[in-house]
Amino acid sequence: MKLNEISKPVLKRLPSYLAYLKALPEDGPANISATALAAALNMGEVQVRKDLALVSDGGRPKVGYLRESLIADLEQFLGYDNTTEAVLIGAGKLGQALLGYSGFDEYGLEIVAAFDANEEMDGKMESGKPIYSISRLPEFCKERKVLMGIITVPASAAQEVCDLLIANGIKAVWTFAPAHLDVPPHILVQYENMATSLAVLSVHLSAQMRG
Amino acid sequence: MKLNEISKPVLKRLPSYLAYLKALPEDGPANISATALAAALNMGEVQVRKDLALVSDGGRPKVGYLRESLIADLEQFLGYDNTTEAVLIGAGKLGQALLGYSGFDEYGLEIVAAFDANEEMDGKMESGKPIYSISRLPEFCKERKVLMGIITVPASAAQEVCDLLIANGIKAVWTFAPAHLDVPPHILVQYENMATSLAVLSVHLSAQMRG
DNA sequence: TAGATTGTTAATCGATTAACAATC
DNA sequence: TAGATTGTTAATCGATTAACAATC
Repeated sequence: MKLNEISKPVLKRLPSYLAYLKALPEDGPANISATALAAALNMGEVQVRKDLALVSDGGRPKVGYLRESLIADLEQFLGYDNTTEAVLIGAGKLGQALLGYSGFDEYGLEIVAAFDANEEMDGKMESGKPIYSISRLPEFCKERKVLMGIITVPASAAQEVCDLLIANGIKAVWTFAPAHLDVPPHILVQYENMATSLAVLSVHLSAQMRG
Repeated sequence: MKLNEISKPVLKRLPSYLAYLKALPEDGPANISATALAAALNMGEVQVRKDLALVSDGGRPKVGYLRESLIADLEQFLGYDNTTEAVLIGAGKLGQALLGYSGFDEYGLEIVAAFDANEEMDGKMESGKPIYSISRLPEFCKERKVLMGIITVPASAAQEVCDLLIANGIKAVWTFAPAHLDVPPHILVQYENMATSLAVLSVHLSAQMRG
């Protein structure tokens, strides 16, 4: 596998391969070919084969990949095999939904604490995770060397929160707020952009109404 | 503006222009140039200019666009000016968070009802929206001619729910379940894929640790 | 008029797809 | 061996960027 040479489009396809492989029955065939994977996911088979070649060298002509090894290779490549700790800012409905989502450990993500501007929430627990006042964030992040921040505050507060996170050592930001964030280089912002998805759906529907 | 000729990458950028324009102070300058927009959003100015030209013809040399008209053009293009009704399936934590999110009307989306497999939830209300048993979905969708379905059930149930939606007239599916969905042509599936975002962040962090 | 900004035409870049050689 | 499947090299396609002409 060749590190550093992976493009974003490829990277975004890898999780779907992984999800499909993991959903396969345990007692099914031990091997799976790129061809079969492509067919199942409605993708081009050359594309799948090329993607897999980037993360694994376990492919053998005529037999394909050993399912288990391919899963392991994908998980390792995606960093799902070691846990990343994250803090979440904004313990509103969406924030609480994310706190309560039990599936993140599968992706090597652990939300270790939530922070909120509302002082009254300080000390509360939600889904087993502590909620603190935002004023406690600097101390917490530095002490635990947290690298990822999840932003679930309203758009108007997002930039401010983002600045605070970066000032306290965060290197990667996952934001659910519909707002553009200005960050220094080497800090990655990933937008979970509902507006984007809705735009695609909305335009599709209008096109269908017309045509 | 030229309909039908718009590509997905362009489409996905439009909402961020709109969000930025709407966040601008009401009492600020009435005009804004593609150049200024590009600078604010850290984008190439030719790209922004080209994108805007696709949805509006209000650009004038030396002055740029009239902010209000550009907002209106973007909203119209994205279909945010007329409301799309949607049903939501899976009234768990995430489903309830979406039900309670008040920002969707800004995008022309209205979740009119939620459905859940748990019969005990039938008839309950959440954030002012009714929750029904899934068995009532066919009748509801056909009667109201609902075109969009939002899937917030576990991955294992997603395909089944998707099939049910399509059987009852849904043309666009927005899914939060980490599962690939098989659908007939002309049905659009938009994956709100947390795993995808996490993959990008996770690989960025590992790369940063190494380098 | 001069200069900023527009929209467009041409060049570059990157990703996908097709063709093919290698191999178990 | 024959055939399925792999990985790679070359061709195509589409999107971005650069250069430029138009215009207020």
